[in-house]
Amino acid sequence: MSVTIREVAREASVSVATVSRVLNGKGPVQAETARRIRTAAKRLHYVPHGGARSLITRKTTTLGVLLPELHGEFFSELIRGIDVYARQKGYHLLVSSSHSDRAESEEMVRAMRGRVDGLIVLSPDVRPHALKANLPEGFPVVLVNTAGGAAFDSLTVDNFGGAVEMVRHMISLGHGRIAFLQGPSANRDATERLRGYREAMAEHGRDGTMEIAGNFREESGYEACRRLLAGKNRPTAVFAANDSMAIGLLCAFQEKGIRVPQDFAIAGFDDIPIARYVTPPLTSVSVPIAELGARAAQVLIAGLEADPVRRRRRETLATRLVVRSSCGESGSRPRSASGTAYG
Amino acid sequence: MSVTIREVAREASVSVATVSRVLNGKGPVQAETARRIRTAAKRLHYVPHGGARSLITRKTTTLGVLLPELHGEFFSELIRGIDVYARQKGYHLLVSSSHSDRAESEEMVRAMRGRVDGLIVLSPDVRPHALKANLPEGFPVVLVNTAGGAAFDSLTVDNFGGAVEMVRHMISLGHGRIAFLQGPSANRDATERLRGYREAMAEHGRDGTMEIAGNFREESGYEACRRLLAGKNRPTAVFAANDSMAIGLLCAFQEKGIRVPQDFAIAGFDDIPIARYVTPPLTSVSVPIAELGARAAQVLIAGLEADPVRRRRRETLATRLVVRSSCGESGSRPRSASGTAYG
DNA sequence: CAGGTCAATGTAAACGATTACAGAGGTGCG
DNA sequence: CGCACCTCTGTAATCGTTTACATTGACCTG
Repeated sequence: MSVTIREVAREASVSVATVSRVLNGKGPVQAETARRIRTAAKRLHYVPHGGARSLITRKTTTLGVLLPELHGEFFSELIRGIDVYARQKGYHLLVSSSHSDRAESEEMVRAMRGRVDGLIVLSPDVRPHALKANLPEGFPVVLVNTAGGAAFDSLTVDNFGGAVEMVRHMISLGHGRIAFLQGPSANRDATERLRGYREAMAEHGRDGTMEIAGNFREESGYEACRRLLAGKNRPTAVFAANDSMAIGLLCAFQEKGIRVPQDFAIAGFDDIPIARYVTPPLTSVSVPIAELGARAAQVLIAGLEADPVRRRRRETLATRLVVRSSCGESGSRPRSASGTAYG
Repeated sequence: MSVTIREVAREASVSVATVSRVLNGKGPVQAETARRIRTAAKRLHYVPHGGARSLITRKTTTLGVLLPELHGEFFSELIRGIDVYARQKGYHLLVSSSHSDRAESEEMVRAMRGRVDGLIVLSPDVRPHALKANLPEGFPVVLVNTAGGAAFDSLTVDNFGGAVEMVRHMISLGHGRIAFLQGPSANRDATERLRGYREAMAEHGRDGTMEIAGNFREESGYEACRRLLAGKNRPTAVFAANDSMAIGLLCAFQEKGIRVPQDFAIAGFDDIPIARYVTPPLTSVSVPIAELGARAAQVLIAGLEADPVRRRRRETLATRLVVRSSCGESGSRPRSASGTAYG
C-alpha cells in the first residue's frame, strides 16, 4: 500500500541509508546521487512514516494541546497563535478540546504521552499534581492561565492588572459606585479579574462594591440588568468580567431605554472584534491571545531543545486598556480604527 | 527515560506478548496474571509508544484536520464538533490551521500523510487535484465546504438554500429593493450565499439587485453604509453574507441615525451567539457548525473502518431561518430565548 | 610506493510494539 | 490409555526508519 524508503532506494539504485541521508540532509552525498534520489522520492510520492521515525529518533515533532470547553473567540485565537509558531519550527499540533470533567482530562494526558514531545495545558480541570503523576519525570509542559504548581513552566495573562487599570480608569471618569459582573467562579481568568476589581476599589477607599454572579455568556449579562436596577443607591457603572456579558447587558439597557454611557457606564474585558461595533462602542481590556499561544509554543519548544533541568519559567503578558465611548468622556469622538490604547 | 513494555513484562514476571494481550484485551489470559500486569503497568506509568504501535498495526488512530485562516466562531465550533465525535471513537486530532497560501496547504497535506489515518479538509486553497497527487491511492478524505471533485466524500452546509429562504422571507415582509453585502469572492460559503440571493431575487422577477463587495469582517459592513445610501432609488433592506458584516453595518446606521428596521431592514447569516443581543436583535440564518464537524468525523471514521472502495458520500446540511426584529414585523415582540425558528 | 586521510556508500543493529506460531499442561472422550 | 483439543504463555519475526560502523576507492604526502 504505502511506499517505503526501501522502494525509493531500489528505484534510485542506492541503499536505504543513502536515501535517508539525502532526505535528512545529513552526511556527504554526491550531488548526482542526491538528485536521483530526490527524483525517485517525488515520483513515488514517498513520505517517511512518522511512527517509524519517532521510534528511533525519540522525537515526534508534535506538540500536544489540552484545552477545556471554552468559548469561540479565545479558542481559535489561541490555537492560531500556537499553530503559527509551531509550524514555523516544524512542529505539528495534536489538539484535544472540550473536556468536561477531570477524569476525561487526565485520560487525555495519558493518551497523548507517547505521541507528543511536550504539552501545552490550559485546563482548570487538570491539577498539576495529576499531571506529575501521569507523565514521565521531566516531561516538558507549559501551563497557560492555569493555577499551576512550581513544577512546570507557566504563562498567564495579567487579568489582575488589566482589571485594576480598568477600574482606575472608570474612577478617573468620576464614577462612584461601580458594580462588577463576575464570570464563572471556577475560571481563573474570572477570579483574577474579580481580584483586580476588589483591589482597585479598596485602593480608592470604596468599600461599596457590588458583585453580581455571571457565567461569561451573553444571557447572564442580559439578566444582570434587573439586579443592577433593583436596590436604591444603585451603581452608575458596571464592569463586566468579559465583553460577551457586557454586550448582553448593553442590550438589556437599550430595551429599557437606559442610555449608555449617560445613565450607566459599561466596560468589558477581552476586546473581542465586535466590541467596537456595538452601540456605543465598548470600552474594554485587550488581551493578547494569539501572542499568548505563540509564546506558549515558543517556551515549550525552547524547553524541548534545551537542557531539561533548567529553571522553570513563569511569565505574565500585559493587557491593554482600550478606551471607547461606553464609559463616557469620549462619546462624541469620531470612531477611530481601534479606540485609544493606553498602557 | 521512557518505560517500555519490556519493563512492564519484567516487573510482572511474564513475557511482552502477555502484557500486550492484556493491555489490548486480546487472547485468553489468566485473571490473576492480568491483574498482576495491570498493576505493574500502572505502577510504572506505562503508556505504549504510539509510533511503535502504528508501525505494526498500520493505524495511527489519528485524524488530520486541515483548515484555512478562518474567523473565530466558526473555527472553534467546527473543531469542537469534530473532536467530540472523534474522541468518543478513540481518535486523536492533528490540527493545522491558518494556511494562507496554496503551497503551504499542500505541504501540510504531505506532512500529515504518514501521521494520520484520514483527513478532513476545509480549505479553499487545496484543490482536489493537488490532494490526489499528494496522497496515496484511496487515502480517506472528507471535504468540508470545499468545491471538491467527485473523488472524495464531501459535506456542505446549504448556504444556497439558506440564502434563498432569507430573501423570500424579506420579500414576504414587503421589502422591494434588497441589497446584498458579499463575502470574499474566493470563499465558497460566500459565493453560494450570493448565488442564493440572486436566484431568489430572479424568482420574484426583481432584477434590480444591488451587490456590494465585502470580506466577512465587521469593518467591511461598516464601510458598506456609504455605498448603500449613495445612489437614488436606494434599497430598503440589506442582506449581509454574514453576521459580522451585518453588525458592522448596524453600527454605521446607528451613528447616522438611521433606524433599523423602520428605515432600513438588515439580515445576516450564521446566527453567531451575539446576534440576538445587538440592537435590534438580528434576523439571521443559523448554521449547524458543530454538527457539520461531527458529521465530517463520522463520515471519515466510517470510511476508515469500512471497505475502501465504496461509493462517495455527498451530503448537505440544512440551515435554519431565525427571525428576530432587524427585518421588521416582529419588532415589538418580547425577546424570546432564540427568536423564532422556521424550517 | 606505503600508509594515512577523506569522501561516498553499504550493512546491519537498533527503536517498541503486535502477533503468528509453537509449546506446555490440562481435560474429555472413545 | 492415547489422542485431540483447549487454554495459557513464550519466542521470535516484523513494521519503516536512522545511524554506528564497515568498506571501498581516490588522493595526498613523505
